[in-house]
Amino acid sequence: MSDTSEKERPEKGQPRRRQARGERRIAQLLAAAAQVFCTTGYTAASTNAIAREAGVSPGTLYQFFPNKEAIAIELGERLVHEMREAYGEALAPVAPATPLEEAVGAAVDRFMAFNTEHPVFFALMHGPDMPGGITEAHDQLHATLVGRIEGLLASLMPGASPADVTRTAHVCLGIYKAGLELVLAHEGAERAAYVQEVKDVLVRYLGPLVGDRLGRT
Amino acid sequence: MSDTSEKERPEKGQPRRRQARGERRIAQLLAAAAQVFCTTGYTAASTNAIAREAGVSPGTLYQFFPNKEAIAIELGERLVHEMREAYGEALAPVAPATPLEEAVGAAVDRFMAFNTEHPVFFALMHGPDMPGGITEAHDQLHATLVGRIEGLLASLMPGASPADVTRTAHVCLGIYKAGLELVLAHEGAERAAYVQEVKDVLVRYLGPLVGDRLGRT
DNA sequence: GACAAACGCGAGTGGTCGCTCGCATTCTGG
DNA sequence: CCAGAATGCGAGCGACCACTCGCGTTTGTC
Repeated sequence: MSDTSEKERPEKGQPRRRQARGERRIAQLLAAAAQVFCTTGYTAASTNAIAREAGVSPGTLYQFFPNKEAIAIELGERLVHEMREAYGEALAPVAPATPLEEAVGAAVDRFMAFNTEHPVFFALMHGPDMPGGITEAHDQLHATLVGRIEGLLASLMPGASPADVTRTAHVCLGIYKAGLELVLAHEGAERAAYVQEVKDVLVRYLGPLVGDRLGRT
Repeated sequence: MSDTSEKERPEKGQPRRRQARGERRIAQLLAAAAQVFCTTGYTAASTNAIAREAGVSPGTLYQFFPNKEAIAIELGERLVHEMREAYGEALAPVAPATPLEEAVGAAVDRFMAFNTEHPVFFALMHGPDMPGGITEAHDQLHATLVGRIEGLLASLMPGASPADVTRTAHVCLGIYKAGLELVLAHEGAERAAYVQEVKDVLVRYLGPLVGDRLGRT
């Protein structure tokens, strides 16, 4: 019943005990993969290129990842884990008296900060060339985000049908993703201006829907 | 000096006289390529798969196209040609007294009709996995569209700086592309509802910018 | 009908890529 | 210090893919 004491995974056939060196190599390889995925996309990225970027041999790469897809999966999982922390704070606490502009502005700022800090995320989610496993994970995350937005909108749009709320949530996310693409394509002041545009689009889109509740006076 | 009489292209080394059969095969191959590109994307699409879809041999395909990229290029050029006709009418004539809602609604309807009729277009423009030549053509078209929208906005936003107009045009196009993705992902009534949402987003976004000029009373 | 050119085929070629294998090196527990 | 495991290597294997080549068939022209 009780294991020895160290980290063990009785569920998997091979627990694959790692040394500290191994964990370092994994982080190194994931960073290299992020770099390569960002510049060339997933399909065009070769495992040999990732290994070269990390400064190791192809064989070493396959010591830690069973195949190319697993690299992207693991990278995605770590990003989602990081994101859940940032987004839990970004979307969950919708104070009842918060003006719409503030709520949208804060959420957009948090999302934009995360995405500009981890451009791989956009590359992985946006590519239409992902194999099954990644698309699956992406859809799951997408559904989670839409659910969160639905939760916020439901309290703002009391008279709307569930289908309307869902549709509105999808539109909001679509607007954000389109804005993100524009934001990532610019730098400095221009980038900040585009961030403001995204906020404006969302506020003006949602303003009439939420009625007088949280809209502008 | 004088050529025989038939159609000849002195500019190119090989005029490559075509028979009617050849033109038919080209159309057939482009249709097959559109189908395959739509389902698998450009990079994942194999030339052998395109030839199989068209019911011909790989050798026959290469009788009419020098390489895989040329297929996408030619397909893109024909689509752009078709689009220019539809879009010339969709964007050019901005009647001075047209309400904003009508102008946006008409433009969105035309664009959506074209894109739902030719889903390949979205697949080719949206993929981040295209080789140089296609990206180049895409950027050119993108710039053309932005220029058109800028022209429309310039007359609606007299007080705005050129940079503001350009940014607004990019945002409009981004909104449209995001909406297109949502529209293509749904069918029937849901699709129509999303089309309406796109119009609403654009009208509410542009409304405050154009002032009292063409906005709602 | 005869000649040439366009068309059509499909096995084959060179190259790339994901991934493996055998072996050397480094770490860890006893 | 010494088995044994984890780590590291890089040449190489099999598969796939864009593309070619030689040869047979159809079509247009005189």
